[in-house]
Amino acid sequence: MKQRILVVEDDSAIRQGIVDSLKFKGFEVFEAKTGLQGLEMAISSDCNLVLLDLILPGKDGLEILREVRLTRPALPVIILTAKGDESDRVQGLQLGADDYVVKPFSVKELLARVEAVLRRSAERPLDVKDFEVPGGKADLARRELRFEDGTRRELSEREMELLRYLVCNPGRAISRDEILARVWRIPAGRMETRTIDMHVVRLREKLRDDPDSPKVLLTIRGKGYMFAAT
Amino acid sequence: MKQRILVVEDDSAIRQGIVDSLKFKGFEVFEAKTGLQGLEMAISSDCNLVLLDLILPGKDGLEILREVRLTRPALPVIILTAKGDESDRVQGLQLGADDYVVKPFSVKELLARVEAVLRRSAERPLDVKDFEVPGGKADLARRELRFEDGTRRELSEREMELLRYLVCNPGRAISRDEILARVWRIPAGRMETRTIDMHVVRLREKLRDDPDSPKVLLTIRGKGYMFAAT
DNA sequence: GCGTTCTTTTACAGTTCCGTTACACTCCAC
DNA sequence: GTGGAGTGTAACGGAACTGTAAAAGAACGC
Repeated sequence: MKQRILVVEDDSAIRQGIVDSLKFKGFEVFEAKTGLQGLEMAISSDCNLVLLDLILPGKDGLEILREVRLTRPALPVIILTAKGDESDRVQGLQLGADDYVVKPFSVKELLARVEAVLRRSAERPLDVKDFEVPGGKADLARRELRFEDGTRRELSEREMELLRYLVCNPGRAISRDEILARVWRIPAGRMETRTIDMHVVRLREKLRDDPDSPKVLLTIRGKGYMFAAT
Repeated sequence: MKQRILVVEDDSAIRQGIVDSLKFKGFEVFEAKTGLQGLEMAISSDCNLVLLDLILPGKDGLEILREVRLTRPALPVIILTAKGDESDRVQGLQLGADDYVVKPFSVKELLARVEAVLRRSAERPLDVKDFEVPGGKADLARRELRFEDGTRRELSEREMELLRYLVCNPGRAISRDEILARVWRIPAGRMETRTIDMHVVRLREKLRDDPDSPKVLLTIRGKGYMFAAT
């Protein structure tokens, strides 16, 4: 099966060069010219790797990276930087970039790094950080909640993703539209059904959150759901 | 879904240039020639972003910005300034402008800033500050009042907006017409019903304000309502 | 295939919001 | 005190929103 790579780069000459060489190597390639576009494609297309220019019009590449990590924490990312930007590079790696390539780079070097990162990521299916929930913590790898009293509850994939997204945005009401876009990854979707609500019901139950007056996953009427900060 | 942008600029040549390039980029565009008109449109139209010239006939751009913030605290605003006006720029940012562009500017630069600001505001739909009320404070995100004794009372969206508007104008009697225009956002509305009064009743109750001799939300007979200055 | 588990849809009940109406009451000028 | 304008508030009802059971559909492993 073809690996899918997303290239986010505003300079069309450079982008074209990268795209061509990747296609020549047998990858399926998506292109984005802006940070905004790149972010959306990284979330909605199921690419396996992102090549991300840090200097982009509109939105900074590091910001893109940060946001992509919210929805796809394990998506491999290689950042492209100009020679000088050492601090950006460091920041990028801290944000979970898997590697970086300094411009100008040779096609050969780029391809080598791409393949190296893909190989590595294949062996490491998930290195996502676990996170805390009130009274316990969430274990991403096992997909379960572990409470301090030792009890455990399994979560389904979707439940885990929804919970993680809410927990990563504490204190902010998340609209159903945003949840659809970022967790379900269906971009413009109209909300007709109660799918999200059902997942919240189940999450509350597993989190032992009283549905009649929830303390963890709050309902903000007319706005959406919110993970209660602290 | 199209983003809606309001352009407030008196110079028709400049305004037309901006409007055209925004439309070309697929935005829906509203225009205002004067500050007053701009203020009304910013409040009553549901635009997502305002481009605001600071030098306007009639009413100063900074004044407009201040008033817009009362009703729509999170509405993204980019201010347009002439080269020299550094102090205006600083003041604008202090008033909560999201970015500024110095005239003369290139279309490309303007568009880049517009997209950056829209993007930022989409992910951070609310960074509005909570505010104090006697005996406690108002938590915007949770939409509740938290009193110093630890008790909480939930507010509806409208109640919160009304309270915020009154609190932001302490010591000034606000007429029902102004409340309708700025909180209900219905421009011309005649007052036929007791809707506003009912909301005040409910607010007083939640604020624990004695309706027989209110200390927090005062009735100014013949004028309107007033939040008692500290 | 077949059962199991997860996810989505449907349907409906319950809740909340909020504008309206009706009426009592207050204030004030006369 | 009288009358009228202004205000307080109980009560109602429609609309919008949310919670949840149950059924239907998908995905997966065996």
